[in-house]
Parts: sequence; C-alpha cells; structure tokens
Amino acid sequence: MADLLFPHIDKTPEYYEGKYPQRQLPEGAKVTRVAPSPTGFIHMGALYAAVIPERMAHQSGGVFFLRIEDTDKKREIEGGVSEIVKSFAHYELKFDEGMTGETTEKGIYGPYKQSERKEIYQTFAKMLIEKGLAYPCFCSEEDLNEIRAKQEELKQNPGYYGQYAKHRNATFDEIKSELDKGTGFVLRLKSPGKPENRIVIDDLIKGEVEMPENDQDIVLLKSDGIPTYHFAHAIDDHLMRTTHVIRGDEWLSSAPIHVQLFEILGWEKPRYAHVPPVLKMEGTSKRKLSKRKDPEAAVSYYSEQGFPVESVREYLLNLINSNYEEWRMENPTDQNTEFIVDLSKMGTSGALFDLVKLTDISKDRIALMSANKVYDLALQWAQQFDIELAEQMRNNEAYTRAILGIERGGDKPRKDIAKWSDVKGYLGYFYDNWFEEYTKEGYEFPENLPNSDVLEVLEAYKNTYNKADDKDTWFERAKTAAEGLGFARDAKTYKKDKESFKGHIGDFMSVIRVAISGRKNTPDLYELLDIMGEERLQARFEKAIKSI
RNA sequence: GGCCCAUUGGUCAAGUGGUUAAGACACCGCCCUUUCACGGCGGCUACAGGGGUUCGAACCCCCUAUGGGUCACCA
Repeated sequence: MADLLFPHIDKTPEYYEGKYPQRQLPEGAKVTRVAPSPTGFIHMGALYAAVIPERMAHQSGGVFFLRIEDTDKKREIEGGVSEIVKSFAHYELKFDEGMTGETTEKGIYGPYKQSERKEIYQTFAKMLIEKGLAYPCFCSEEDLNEIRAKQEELKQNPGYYGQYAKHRNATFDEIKSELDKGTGFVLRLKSPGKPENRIVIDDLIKGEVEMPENDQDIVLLKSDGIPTYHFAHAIDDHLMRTTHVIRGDEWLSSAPIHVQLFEILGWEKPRYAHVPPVLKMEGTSKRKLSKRKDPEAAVSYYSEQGFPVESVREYLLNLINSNYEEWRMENPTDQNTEFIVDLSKMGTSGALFDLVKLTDISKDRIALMSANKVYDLALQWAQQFDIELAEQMRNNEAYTRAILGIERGGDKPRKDIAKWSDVKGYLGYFYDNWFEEYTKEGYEFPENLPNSDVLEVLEAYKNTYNKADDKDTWFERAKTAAEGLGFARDAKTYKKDKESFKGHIGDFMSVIRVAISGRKNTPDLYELLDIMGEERLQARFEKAIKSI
C-alpha cells in the first residue's frame, strides 16, 4: 500500500539518518532553532522568542539555525524569507546554519526550507504506512464538517479519532478503489493514544505539565503532499539534530502530538521550552502582541525610531530574565552576550511590552557610549531616516562630534537621547541654519526681566566671555559680571533679600543661554560656549541684541 | 464547552512555610545646581477572592473569579 501511495519515493529513512549524522558537539551544547513562516514582517514577540534559543545555543557552545516553515503556501508573502533574514541579522542574531536569503542557505543539515524537503517527509510517511502507523483518509471537507456537527450535538470532543476515524481501518481494496477513482487524500496518523492516559511534558520554562495523551488521527501530510507543522517538526528537528525546541507557548497544547510522533518514530525526544508571549495593553486588558493588529510591534518600527540594536536586545534580555538588570548594574560595560540566560528563571506568564522601560534602558546604554560611537550610529540612522540631519552632521562633522561629547564620559553622563530620532531635537540649534529657523519668531527671555536688563546682560557678557578661561574662571567671571549689573552671585543670596537684586546668577545665565541657543534648557553652558566658538557666539549675541 | 497555562504595587518583577514582602521603571516631593539632564534622599502603591492543611502561608491543597492559549488539510 505504501508503494501505491508514494510510488516515486525511492529513498529510505536509513538514507537520511546517514545523510544527517549526529552532531559532534561538546557535552551540554544545545542545538536550537527558530522556525518562522514567511508570512510578513518580524515583530517584537518573534524577536523576543528568537533571542532565547539563540542564547541557549551560543552560551552552551552549540548550534543555532534558521529554518523556514513555508508549508502553507496560501499565507506566504513575497520576499518573506529575506525579510526574516534581514530583521534577525539587524538584531545581531547570528545563525550558524539555515537560510541566508530568499533561496540561499548554509549548513549540511538542509534544505532548511520545508518546501524543499517534500521527499524527506514522504519517505518517513511511507515508512509509517508500511508499519501500519499511518493511513490515507479520503474525507472531504463536508465529511469532516458532518463529523464535527455530530460531535457537537453529542457534546463530544471534536476531531478525527476513534470511532469517528472513518478511514482508519479501510482495507487495501477500499483504498485502492478510492485511489483509482482519483479521490484526493490526506495522510493521517493512526494514533495509538488514549485520552484517559496522562502524559507529562517536562517543560524547561513551565515545569511539569500533565496532559491527556493524544488520540487524534492528525493529518501528517496534506492533500498536496506537504506536511503539517506537527509532522514537519518531528522530522526536521530529528534530522537536524535539534536538542532543544524553544517556541511560543501556543504550541504547548499540541505538545502531546509531538511527543507521540517522536515515540512512534522511535526517536529521542528533544527537550521543550514554551515561551510565554509578549503582551500589549489594550484598554484595560492585556493581549498577545499581534502581527496583524499591531503594526507598531514590527521590529522595523524600532529601527525607524532609531532605538539602538543594543538597547532593544537589552530590553528583551531584561524581559527574559529579570535578574539581567542586576547583572547589568554589576557589569555596566560588558557585552550583553556575556549574561547567561537561564530558562528556569523566566516568567511563565507573559510580559507587557513597555516602551517607557525600553526608553529608560536605551538612555542608559547611549549615555555610556563614546561621542564617536553616538555620532556614527546616529549618522547611520539619519542616512536612512532623516537625510537633512545626516547632511547637517556630515557637513559639520568635528563640530557635531564635539557637541555629542558634552558632559559625556564622566560619572554622571547626560541621558537626553533614548533613540536616534531624539538627536535632532537635542542638538539642532547648534547648526546655524536651523538656529535661524528656530529663532525666527524671536526669543523667550526670562519673563521676570525687563528688556532693558536683558539688553544690558547681553552687551556686558559679549565682551566678558573669554574662550581661554577654564570652567571655574569662566564661572567666576560670569558671576562678577552679573554682580556688576545688580544680580546676586548665587540663588541663596537672592532668596534672602530679593528686593536688593534684579535676579540671581541663574537669571543672568538664562539670558545668555536663550540668546545663543534659542532655548531655556541646554547642556552645560561652559562647554556649549566653548564648542560654538567665538565667531559664532558673537554673531548670535549680535542677533539677539538686534531682536530686542 | 473540553484540555492546558497563568494571577505579588500603574509596569517588569524578587520571593519556593517564619521577610519590616527586595529591586528597577513610572509618578510625586525634597536636596544638589548656571537651566536641563544626571545624581542623592524620601514617598506612593501589591500577594485576585474564598475555604482548608499548619503553631505559622504570597509560597502546599481545593473551589471560585479573571486573563491567556489551544481544540484546522495555519503555523
């Protein structure tokens, strides 16, 4: 009968067992994979779920590979594989084997695209038929609907099993006659399971989960000869010698099927780890991040916003193991790959994706980067997403690098930038042409000072500033100048006796700050003045004076 | 509905029979201060509910509630 169903299959399971030998890896090395369908962009949830197996493999000296599960041609999109490869590469997930492009791959356990593995699946399917563990089912969709309707009526479990498995015990002649008629068929598993038997899945994340044994005669091969997920999973992960199947927890409930498949095939089972989904807040309740409903969950969104890859990885690691944060505090400058991910420390219930936390983590990361690194990464981003900024940065390279170095590198670095799209707002006023634009409507000098005082301050300071001063000298000089115009040297003095002063040093500085930057808040004024250079300062002072 | 999983502050979460129930983010206040940012200090707010077991329960058991997943020739 096997030959009748699959006459073209001439290889044997042994052939493939030989072709894909056991991997020679050190003790404890894990072989893991990520196996997405090419159905669209990669979203945060998928990235999250991919980081885990990647870490498990690489931190154990094992192998991590990318397999494409394209057995559903209806849902596939064009360029889907490239999109996946590109997204994972961008987030520094390094695959040792698997797809490297739409049609290219590396590794000796391939093909890594399921649609290319039809013969392999059918070889094993043929064997199962020979052993009486699988059989063709000729039911039409209508037949199946009928069965389900009946089951619903009787309040029984829906599905194709036991007494409802119409073709389970068909004779050779019955099958042959259907085949001769040209009736299409799917290949079903002849499940030996009984639901009253309980099995235990020892899940690396969820712990021991007890479930009823599978008794469904699930579809192994669809009518087009392509396998379902279940069958492909068993065949592929066995032949590719996967040791740890780490996947979304939506698979947990079909794990009994998978366990059964491995048992029937006589293979050693992989360890399983079912990772909880990343959630999103919707109204007052949480729900799983959805590719279809949440376009903002696409990883490309975070690239466009300019969150550094490092920050996103950092945040994800933080969700994976909450002790990551502790580790990071102790090892602020280590690569995040130094952290050891521990599956048993993972939360079992699914975490909300928190943009605020990502932002905070990202600020910390960027604060620790050198000015040059910030420049390079920001420019790289700008070239793709903000051409104007990129030009500005390139045209004023040394200047920009200096600006980015303000208050950087010390014990208390600034944290103004969480993502590259913040850069423009942070330093835009340094560039003269943008400064012109920003101050078109005039300046916002401190409200408590009359224009005459503002003018006085500007006139006085224009000639006071000396680029050669070190910071203390500079500040002293400013204080003295302020005092000369009737300002208090410090805020405390002013508070004690407000009547005697026009304001305090803060007000004085504020005037200067607004005049040269067009805004009330800036990084340290001393550094700012220093970087801008005397020529630019004089020009800006003149401009401000004229505006009053 | 069946089967599974989950439920500690607004969020991420430590915690596995005896804790003043950590920490981080957010928020609020104060301090530092040339503004901002940083930093420091302090505050806010939590064991879903009910029964057991126990000298003692966030931790163990049962029930309920809520949320999630899954029950396809989709993955």
